[in-house]
Amino acid sequence: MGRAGRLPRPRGRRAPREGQVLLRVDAALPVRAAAHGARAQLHDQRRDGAAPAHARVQRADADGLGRVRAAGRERRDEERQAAGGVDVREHRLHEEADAGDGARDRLVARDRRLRSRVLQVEPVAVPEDARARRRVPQDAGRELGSGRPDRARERAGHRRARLAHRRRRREARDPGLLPEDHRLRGGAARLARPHGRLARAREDDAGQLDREEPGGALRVPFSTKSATPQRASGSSRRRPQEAPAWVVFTTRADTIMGVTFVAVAPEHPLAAVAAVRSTHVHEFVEKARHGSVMEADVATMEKEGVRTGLYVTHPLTGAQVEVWVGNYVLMAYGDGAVMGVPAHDERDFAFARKYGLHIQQVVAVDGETFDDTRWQPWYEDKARGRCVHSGRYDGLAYAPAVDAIAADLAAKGLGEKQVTWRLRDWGISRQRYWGTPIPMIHCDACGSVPVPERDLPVVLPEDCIPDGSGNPLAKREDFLAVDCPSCGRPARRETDTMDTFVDSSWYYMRYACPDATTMVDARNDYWMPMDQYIGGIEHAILHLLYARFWTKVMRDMGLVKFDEPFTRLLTQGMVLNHSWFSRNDRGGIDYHPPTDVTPVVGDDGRIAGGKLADGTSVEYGGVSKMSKSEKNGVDPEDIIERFGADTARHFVMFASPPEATLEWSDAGVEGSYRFLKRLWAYAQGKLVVVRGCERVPAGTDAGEAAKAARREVHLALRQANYDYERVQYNTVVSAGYKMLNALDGLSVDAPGAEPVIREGLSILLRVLYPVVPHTTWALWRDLGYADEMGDLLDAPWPEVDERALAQDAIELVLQVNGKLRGRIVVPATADRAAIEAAARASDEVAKHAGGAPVKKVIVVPGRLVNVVV
RNA sequence: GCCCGGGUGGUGGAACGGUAGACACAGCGGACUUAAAAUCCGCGGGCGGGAAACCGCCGUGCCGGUUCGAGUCCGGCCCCGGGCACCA
Repeated sequence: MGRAGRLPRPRGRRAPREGQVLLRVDAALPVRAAAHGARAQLHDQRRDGAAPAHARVQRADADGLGRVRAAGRERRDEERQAAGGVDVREHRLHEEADAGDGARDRLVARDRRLRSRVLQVEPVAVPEDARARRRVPQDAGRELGSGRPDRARERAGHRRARLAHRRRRREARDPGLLPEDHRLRGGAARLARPHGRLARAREDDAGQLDREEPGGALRVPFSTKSATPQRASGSSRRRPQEAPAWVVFTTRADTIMGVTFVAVAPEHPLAAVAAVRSTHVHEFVEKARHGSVMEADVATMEKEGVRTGLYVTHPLTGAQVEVWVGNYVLMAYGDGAVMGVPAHDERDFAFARKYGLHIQQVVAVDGETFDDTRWQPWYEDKARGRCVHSGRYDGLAYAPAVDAIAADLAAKGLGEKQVTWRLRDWGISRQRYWGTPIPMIHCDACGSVPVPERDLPVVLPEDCIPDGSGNPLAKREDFLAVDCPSCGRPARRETDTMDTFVDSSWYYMRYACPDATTMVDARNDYWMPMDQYIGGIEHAILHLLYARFWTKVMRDMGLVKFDEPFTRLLTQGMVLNHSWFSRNDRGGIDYHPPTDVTPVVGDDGRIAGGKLADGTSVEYGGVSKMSKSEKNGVDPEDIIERFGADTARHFVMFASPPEATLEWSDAGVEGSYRFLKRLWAYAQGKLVVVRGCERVPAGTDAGEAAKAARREVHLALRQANYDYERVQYNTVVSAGYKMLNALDGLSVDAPGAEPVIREGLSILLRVLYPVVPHTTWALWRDLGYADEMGDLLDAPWPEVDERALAQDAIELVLQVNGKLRGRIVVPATADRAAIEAAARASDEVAKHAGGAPVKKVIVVPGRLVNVVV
């Protein structure tokens, strides 16, 4: 953007002007994938020690944001006080933490606090009506699927999920052993998703949870009778004197009377106890331990289990219940133990059938017949089910049954209904070469030694060329060789680097203080939190998650004073493109790049098929995500090369709203290019007019034509303002079209036209500046506006002139019984009574009322009048 | 299974409960040109009537409701897309 494709750097502590907001714009990379942008920027930062671009874009609800932040602070303070001043380590995140549920509403989830031993979380401070007023103008670089098509992106996401999963499994198996590997220790984020269950009452934070999930679930203690487990590891955490309660987790407490077994995870302490006593159990646990942990495998794995020979006591019936180890029970979820209710849980059912365990029906649905040889979906129906064979709970529906059972358990001192949270952690993956260096030095004598703080940061060499044969850093003696900070003897640096998510978790903070001598300084507290976050789905999940955690760590380290890095979220849509294919001899499908195909339009105006250059017909596959396999990716570089960055930006912003998917269209790109040419030609044609025009206010001595054109311009400006605020850039662009159309239709020779053109063009350029910065910036300068109002970057945002909108006579829509029947023109000054009279007197009313008496007349000022007969 | 998002002309999409289809793209007709490209002007939801201006009816996935008035609000469905998931 702007000169030489680069924006000025942020200027110290300068405050945004009233009604302005700061936001980030990729300078040299107008429409590249955000991931690329981030990386490139980081690169920049390293290379020249300065931050790349910030840009101001005008128009934002600064007051609104202020309110939001203040509200967030207040809430936090209140909670702190409510916690009784206890110094809990609070890392607050909100539900967004979970990568699972859709992306859109992550930042507006509320009243949900997630927690773990590490994290205390809260809803991010977003106002109730955030969705309605969620938008702030800013750069909307949409993700284009070129360099990293969606499939690849998807795979990357899955890979990370797998890594995290794998780590979770490993950690669960062996919590004491965290080898020196490539992840953060101690600070490893464990984030949570809320899930109803009856929580373990932890002494230090009991009572902090302030909300229960409706119909929430239970943790039900089953006490051990026949076994007195001891920790195989020798930990003294559990005292064997009293029979310990082993807790199971359920959201179906209403089926508690149907428990016929208890299943624990292979990593569960009870399993460990049983493994000591039985080689059979030992073998099973070992096998489960070495089985695949790939999610896809786990999900389709055969449900297997083994008897432990241990029994626990049912908390309500006192019955002895057999304990099994099941490979389908996850140690990381709940307490690693579930109550087996085979009649009403599909997995338990399959398990019970396989091992011949008793299946006891305790829920019935009218008109359905239970059959313990065949699973039926209604067995799990919470909505219709009523308790049966459940003693005093018979006849109760789901919610009352859960409440009654929870109450009975509570009365026995066995627990109560609570909300707990599922944790999700961040396992970062190893990178070779281009990632955040791990500041460790390996010394033969001293082992692994941290790089002393005075020597930080470790800077990577920038001229490595990966040749595919491993980590290029490992071949760089200049990087590797270092003296051991501890003993001074020759040692070697760590060559693995961390995931680039580590960088992207805080690089934007550095932009606020690029020359700081510390990690960040006070300027960062001034600029942050970022007013608006825009990202694709992957960023909305992973980057957002990590960045938020990272921020809280920085806050606790005293590096920043804010809790949340981002105030608002916009998840931008994907880019789709047409796909074309043909069938080959072997019955397979070959895809063809859209650039090779000429579409054939059928009689109905729809695409019927396509032809290759050699005349071969190909089939149309519709629009789909850009992907490598379908060969329908588009490289923004090609577009930029052919048409320029402004055209690419214009198309991407105009073709659809930012959060919707975008259908790629070469014709649309060309249309964007045509518009820019038209804008350029029009403005260049007005150089003399604009520069030579008398400096009188627009509208002075304006004739009808000039007045009308000016009105159009100001109407469009009003629309653009509204649309910028709600981040609907496609209609902002549309407002630009309207302005140009209005101005273009106004003859220079019309009375009073010149000041209107001069003003109109200046408004148009400022409105379109964020969309097509290069073009507008150059025209602004050429037309001489810069001499008067300064550089386009610094020019004040145009204001709507209400006088320009005023009309002498206005046209109202005339309805009879809510149906459009005509129009009437009344003076702008006409009052309700006058309008009503005019309507009653109109021919249309006479015609359509058919002589019926008028019951009522509704007048909507400036819009319509509706006559009800 | 759970969670999000979405169904409006040939197409992308507009429309603070108030003229449905703004603004574009593609298309068609015309001007300019030897011709083409570029550019400019015009037309465009469906059905029926009319030579035409125009008139009538229908129309925002489906069914119902609220309202003077519903694409918009409410209730119940259908379909599509995406994400997550041995989540107990």
